[in-house]
This record gives sequence, structure tokens and C-alpha cells, in this order.
Amino acid sequence: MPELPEVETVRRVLEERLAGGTLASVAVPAVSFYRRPPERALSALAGGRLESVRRRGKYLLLSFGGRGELSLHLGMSGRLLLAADGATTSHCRLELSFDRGRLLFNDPRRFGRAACELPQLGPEPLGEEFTAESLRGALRGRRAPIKAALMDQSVVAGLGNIYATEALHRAGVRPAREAGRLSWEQTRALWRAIRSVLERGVALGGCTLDDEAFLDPLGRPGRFQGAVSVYGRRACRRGHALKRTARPIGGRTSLYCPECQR
DNA sequence: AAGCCAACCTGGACGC
DNA sequence: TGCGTCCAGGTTGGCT
Repeated sequence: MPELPEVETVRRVLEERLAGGTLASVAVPAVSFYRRPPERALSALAGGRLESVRRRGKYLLLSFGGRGELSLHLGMSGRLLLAADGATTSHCRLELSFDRGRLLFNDPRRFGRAACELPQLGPEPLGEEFTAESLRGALRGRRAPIKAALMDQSVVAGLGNIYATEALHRAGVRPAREAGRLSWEQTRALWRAIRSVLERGVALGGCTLDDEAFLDPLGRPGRFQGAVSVYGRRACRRGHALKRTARPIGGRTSLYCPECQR
């Protein structure tokens, strides 16, 4: 579910509501993520002050000063929520109790993660080091479909199926095109499209496509779904029927507009 | 090295 | 109503 704009939306709420507070305790239920978090390292964070809530790609980074850092990844179905006292949820995998409120990590599918380190990630797409030139360099020589490359977090950090799909449409590039063979014009258009589609996603508070989808920690849905051009639609905004690629790309179904995208 | 694919889980939608 | 099948917004590890 959550890609960069959703994670950024969560980050802003957590920053506003929890930053500066003290972590009183950490609880890991018996049934947690399928990769259990390192409980000892997590417990060591208790008593610390939450100095900042940052984001790197799709990861949230909660910094507790000298005590360490906690990285959270929401996986497919993860949701962070600020809960009233006593309230529980049906699939709680981690509970962080702060002096100013409880943060529950709910995750039915258990693909989410809590850890103390990050994997190697490509540049932040909204940061300065991500340029059309750096994108060209990352794609050079790649024979995989461009959409697979965009969802590779070591190429650029934060795109998943929705925003990769939307960026490719906005740039007029078909998802199955060989990544290393885009023209310079197409690469530049794609770079611009990635940034604009993510900025729009952030500005609209993320994408909430159906009832079970993304909600921020206060239970509020996003509004990007109203701005989507391809994902989950049958026709693009110019009325052309959308197609799905013959085979999945990067393991997932891929929609595109045969008229707008070449 | 790069690319492909199965595996990791659960729940909801759909067809019969 | 119940059962089987397919699908889902992500990442990883193993194999070629």
C-alpha cells in the first residue's frame, strides 16, 4: 500500500504529535511481523526522547538520540495509528507507548518491518541528488523493463506500483520499454514526471483507493486517488481504453495507455 | 552483475 | 451459506 507520499503523510502526523515526547515502553505481541523485530535493541530505546521523525524512501526513521534509531516499513498492509488509551486493534504487531500517546503498528499481512538499520537505497526522488542525469546513469545498460527499474529501490527510493504507473503515463513511456534504451528526452520527461507525481501525492496526503486502503495515523484518508490517471482505471483521462501488459512486470500487473504512451 | 521468480502472510472479492 | 481460487499498494533470497 504505502509508497513515498503515504509514508511522508504519516511522517508529518507523527512529527507533529509525537516528536519531543518520551518513549515509555515498547511491546512486541506474540504474533508479530514474519521477521520479528530485534526486541532487545527496541527495548533499549525506551526512556529515550523522540528527537526526530524522518523518512528515507518508504522507511520511517524514529531517532532517539544516543539510544538509537528505529526504522519502520509498512509493507503492503501496514498502518500506524495513534490510539486512545486502552484502544486496541485486531492485528497489532508493535506498540510504542509515548508520554503523549500510544502508537500502534497494525498489519494484517505481517509484511511490515521494524528494525534498527536500513538497506542500501537509491537517491531521494524529491531531493537534490536525484537529477535527470543521475537517473540516466542509473538506467544505463539496464535491460529490464523501465517500470521494474523504477520500482527497484536502489535506483530511486520510494516508488511502488501506483506512482511508477502514474509517472510512466505522465512521461508518455510504456512500462515494458527497456530501461537502458530510453532517449534523453524520455529520461528527462520521466525524471520530471516522477517528481511531479510524488509531489502531488504528498500534497494530497497520499492515495486511498478503497475502503481498506491507506489512512493516516489519525484515520484520515488521502486524496490522490482523485488525481490518478491510470492506476485502477479503465480509461485514461483522454478517454482511451487502458491496456495491461502481456505479462506482469516486476511481479505485478501493469496498466498503460497505448495511445498516450510509447 | 543483473534479472527473474518464488516465498513470505492474510483478507477480501468473486464465481459456482 | 460455503468453499475454492485469485488478487493485492513490498521486499528478500536464491537461482541462472
